[in-house]
Amino acid sequence: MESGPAIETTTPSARQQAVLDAVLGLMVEAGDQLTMDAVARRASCSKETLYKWFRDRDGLLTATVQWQASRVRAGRFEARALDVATLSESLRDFATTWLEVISSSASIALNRIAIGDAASRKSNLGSIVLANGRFAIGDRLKPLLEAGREAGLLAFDDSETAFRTFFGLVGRDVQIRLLLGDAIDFDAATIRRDAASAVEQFLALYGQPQRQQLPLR
Amino acid sequence: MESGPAIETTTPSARQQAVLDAVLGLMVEAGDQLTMDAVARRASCSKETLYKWFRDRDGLLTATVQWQASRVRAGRFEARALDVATLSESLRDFATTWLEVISSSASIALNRIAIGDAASRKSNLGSIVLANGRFAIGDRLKPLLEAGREAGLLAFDDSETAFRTFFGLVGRDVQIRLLLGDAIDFDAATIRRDAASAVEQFLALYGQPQRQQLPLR
DNA sequence: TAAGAGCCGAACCGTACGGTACGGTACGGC
DNA sequence: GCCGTACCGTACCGTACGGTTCGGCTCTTA
Repeated sequence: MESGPAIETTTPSARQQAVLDAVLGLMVEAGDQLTMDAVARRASCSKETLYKWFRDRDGLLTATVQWQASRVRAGRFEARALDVATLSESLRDFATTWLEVISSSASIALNRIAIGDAASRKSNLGSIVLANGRFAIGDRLKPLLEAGREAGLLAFDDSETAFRTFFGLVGRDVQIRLLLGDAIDFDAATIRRDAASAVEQFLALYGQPQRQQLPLR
Repeated sequence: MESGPAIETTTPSARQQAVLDAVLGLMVEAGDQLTMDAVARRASCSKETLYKWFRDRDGLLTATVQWQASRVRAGRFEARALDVATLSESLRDFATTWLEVISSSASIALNRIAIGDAASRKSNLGSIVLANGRFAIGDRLKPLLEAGREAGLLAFDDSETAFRTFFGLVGRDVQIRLLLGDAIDFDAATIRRDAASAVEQFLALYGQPQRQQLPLR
């Protein structure tokens, strides 16, 4: 279960995407009763079609996870002239996006399903979610961190460790609380504020003092 | 869903405790097939007894969660003379204990059940787990943080915020990865090392410089 | 317009599981 | 010795759900 590239598969047809969206909608609204009957009813298709297209329930869930993952891909980092302002700006973007993702009802529902699935070792939704979530963002963020180190803005030995610290500072207790059903009000303003302070803390830990630059804040 | 004191209930009889331990064992070994039949078989009791004692499946799960929580209570903080050494020592203890808990197979199984349960709004295992996990440790740690501030060792406005940072630095991506089935090898040495570096980072962020004390590290 | 593919809707099957009922046994009080 | 209580083991019931089958509709292609 190493990082690895996000799993790539044949993109589903438009009709199939509609079905997968129905699954997502159902997950969000009623995470339990996610039955094949309910999916068929909601997507206005027959169960036969579901089984033909996705083999079985597991295949449907897997396809749904990958479908959702495929649309979360956002804001890959572009290497460019890096100063401390653009670096922390980029970090803030990452943190904001990440918090928005993990607090979205789709992500919560998906992670719940995958975690429930990880209990029974039948399928591997868990690893798919991990690959497209935690590890995908790690793969996207680490180049930025290393560019920051290259530019003398950051100091760390291991980018993986640095990333995990960043992950912790940003996520804190949010994900576990949401997964367990705690109703945090997590509006856009809060997210932006939390992201900014996480980045500030991260830079306090890993930032390299800029000598010729002017004083503290 | 506020912090609140850990829920207290009548302690189960010895025989009932044996049943609850059977549930825990079953959760750990085969988190899925946690059926009433399996519990009865494993505990060598009849289903009728299970239903008499615990009302229904939810009651059994709830009792199990509380039973497990009741034995995790450990190392409450004792107010005493506080210098930077004893403070960071205590923080390391907290962090170590916490990492041990969340990486234990019992905790993983329990959280998986509670998360799966939080999806269907039928029961409130999620809030019970939260109250006895994340919030219980918060309630135990905050007095220590405030004592540290009192002693001039720490600087923060809101102990809740400070705690959440601590929580993130310690936990990082560990819990979500374990819940999703990632097989991290998380032995005692790793835990101790991770706990120590988390505390070091926390003190770097919230520690108050000690004037009369001698130099950097 | 005939043949066929693709799909919908509904009926159906087998099984697993939550919950109940009941017969049988051990034990403590009278 | 007899009764009540508590419990075990097992059979049983109802239902929910994954998966299959089938009749019929629509649309394409020739």
